[in-house]
Amino acid sequence: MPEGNEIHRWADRHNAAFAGRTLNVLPGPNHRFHDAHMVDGKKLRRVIAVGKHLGYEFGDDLILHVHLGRFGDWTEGCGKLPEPKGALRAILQRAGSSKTHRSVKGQPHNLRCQADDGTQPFPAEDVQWIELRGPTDCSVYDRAKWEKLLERLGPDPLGVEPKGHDNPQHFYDAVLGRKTTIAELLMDQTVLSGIGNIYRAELLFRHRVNPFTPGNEVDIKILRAIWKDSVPLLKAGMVDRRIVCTQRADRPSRKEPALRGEEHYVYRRHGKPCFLCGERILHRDIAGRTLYWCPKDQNTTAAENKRAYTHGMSLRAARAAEKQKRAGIFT
DNA sequence: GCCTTATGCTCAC
DNA sequence: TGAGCCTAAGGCT
Repeated sequence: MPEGNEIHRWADRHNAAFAGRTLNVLPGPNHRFHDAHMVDGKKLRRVIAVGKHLGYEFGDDLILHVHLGRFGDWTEGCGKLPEPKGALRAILQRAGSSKTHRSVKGQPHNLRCQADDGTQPFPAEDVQWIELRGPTDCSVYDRAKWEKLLERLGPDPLGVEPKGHDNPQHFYDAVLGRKTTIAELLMDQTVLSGIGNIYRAELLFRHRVNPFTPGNEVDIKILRAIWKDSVPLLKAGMVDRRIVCTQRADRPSRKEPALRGEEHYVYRRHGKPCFLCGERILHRDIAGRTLYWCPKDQNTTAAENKRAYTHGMSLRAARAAEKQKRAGIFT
């Protein structure tokens, strides 16, 4: 369930573990990874990350595209391969490593690359296999298809590869030229890539932006500030496998690292008081995703706040109520 | 054990 | 705009 920060972290680790090595690429038992044979036994040149997309380059026209979607995740290890399960989709393994694998004493074979306390259980260079579960896509692209995908993606705050994705100008132009709300534009991967629902909500709060502002009414200075802020924010990425967006001085505990419940200013904090002004955080569904905001700090209007779900209401109840309300308008 | 939710995205209508 | 796809964790009964 990653945003761009984690995708780039996986790319770094998988490069360290596998770039320049010959890999065995195995489909899972559910046989849904139809392209495995195309890259099995080939040497991996490098791993590329752009936005939320990963490309494992085995050749000019052999790029294994992986998109984790909302549920996908990697597990990695240096010991025995995990037991096959129905959900398993793909395994990339150093060729011959099944004969030479070593188990890590005292650690489960499927230990994640980063333990809950933030420590690295073993260096990326020692990783011998990675296992992919539940991705939206895991298929081999040729060069043309890969390039077409990259062309479609907006600039990436962590982007260096390929050329152009580190230039924010397209982000500014795309926002300023549209009437769509800034909240929706930040989630649009053709406008800006790598940003998901957490960073969307948190960036808007950090810059005190009304999420319902049409793109063409947003100050260019705000856009520049959001871009500038997003780079270190995504680089800081995850602490203990949590995305942390609050500054220490703003947290009730003033503690570092952030305590549970203090990682975000607004994301999933609906009904709770804003850390800065004490006003209750609001939420509502925007284009199928839940948006969170502080009505006071982000200066939303009474009409906009009125459309928020009732405090404490479950998402299901809120969506049902909204649907019923909409239906009522037309009857 | 069941229900709900979640850091995405595509496609059909 | 809504349905559909995919997995796992946490809260509830």
